[in-house]
Amino acid sequence: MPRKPRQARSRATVNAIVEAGFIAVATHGPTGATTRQIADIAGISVGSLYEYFTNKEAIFKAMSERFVADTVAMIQPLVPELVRKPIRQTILDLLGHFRVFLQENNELYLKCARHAFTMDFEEYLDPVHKLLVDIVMQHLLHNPELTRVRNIPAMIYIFINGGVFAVIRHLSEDNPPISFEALSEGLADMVGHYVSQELSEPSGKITAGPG
Amino acid sequence: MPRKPRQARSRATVNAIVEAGFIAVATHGPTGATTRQIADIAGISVGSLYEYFTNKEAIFKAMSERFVADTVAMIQPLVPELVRKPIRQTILDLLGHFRVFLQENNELYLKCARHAFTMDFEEYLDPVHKLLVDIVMQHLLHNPELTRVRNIPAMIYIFINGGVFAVIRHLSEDNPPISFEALSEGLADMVGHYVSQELSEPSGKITAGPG
DNA sequence: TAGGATTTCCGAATTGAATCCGAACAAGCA
DNA sequence: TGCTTGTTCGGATTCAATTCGGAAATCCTA
Repeated sequence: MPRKPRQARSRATVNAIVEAGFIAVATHGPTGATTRQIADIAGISVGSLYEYFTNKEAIFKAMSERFVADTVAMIQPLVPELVRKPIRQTILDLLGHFRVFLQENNELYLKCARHAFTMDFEEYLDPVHKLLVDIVMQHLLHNPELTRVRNIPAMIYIFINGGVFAVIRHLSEDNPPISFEALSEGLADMVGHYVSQELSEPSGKITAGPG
Repeated sequence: MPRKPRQARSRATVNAIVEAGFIAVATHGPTGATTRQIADIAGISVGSLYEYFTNKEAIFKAMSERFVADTVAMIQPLVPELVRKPIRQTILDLLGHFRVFLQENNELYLKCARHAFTMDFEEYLDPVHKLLVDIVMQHLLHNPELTRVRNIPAMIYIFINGGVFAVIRHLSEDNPPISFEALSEGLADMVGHYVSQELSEPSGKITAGPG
């Protein structure tokens, strides 16, 4: 049974384990990363590792939470500025910052995010989802006419689950078939055009009914 | 060193191993699936498994190739019909068929696709990419005015890497925040609106230049 | 269709990583 | 300082991955 750290010393240990986890996974992938490696990098023994984590997966879980928290913390301060810009620019900025974030520390996070599914990152994406919803909501406040755009929740869903992973995959590719700029402008235009088109359509448009 | 099967018997064995792989991964995930399980499900012994596959990862690789080949084989016959329809409908149809495909056999493929990154499915997506490009090209032949749409390669990239994974994730969720219909219509509208908007813009539009 | 060559299959043995556990060490406190 | 609780350690155990030396099936040819 894993224990809760009480003293500063053990809290530092837990922290070191999570950070060592990122390094080990970035270097050897989630399968290749061994608990011994993680312990070595963290400068502790394997035994200590199991004091705080049930198993290797629990370390991955902590890493996921850390990653998501760091992502949110990275974006949060940008929000006030972002919500004032036109949609297209907001998205370009978001993607640009996300790229830098992923590539920091010799691509530490990027190399881990690549294996996101393995480590169930997705199950912890909720805070990111909430943040995006928040940004959209504030956008709506600044631009009330956008309220006419249909299907905003679906757009957010697609953007998070599709856009973000498209970016992660793109940055992980050795020879991507398109440039990062083409990708991010594609995403920005896709959303931007969607909104423009929605706004240019008669507001009472009815889509296929049930049945 | 893995051997090439020569007789029908061993070809059946290899096939059984790959299919057992899908079942094992669908049931226990790529980490939880053991070679013994796979061998048991395939009705052979562990030893035989290593006659044809260097290691567990090689089995995953074969599974990825099979999955991609099956996906292409599923879509291919639909192409002639798809390329005649309006874009929005083409996408809705594609996604609908893809959904059925993933959910067949008690969601066998869906449960595996969820772990796509772990098993490096992405590295084998090329045939799917080519197929989509083909569909788009044929669309262009039927609707020459679409040639004015910019950034088509980026759209395809986003659609494959974003759209497809958004769908896979959505179908894997217990309580998705939006319905599948909302998701697929969102994707269809996103592409459809993008195209409409592009066509409604003056053709010589210049985006930011280099530097 | 017997006998040897080739291919396929088998499962106990080996290897190495994940995890456990009881002893040793450090910190907090009286 | 003596006692209690928190923390660390690393050898021992367990279990999955992979190997290997034949046994069994199939093929081929006389």
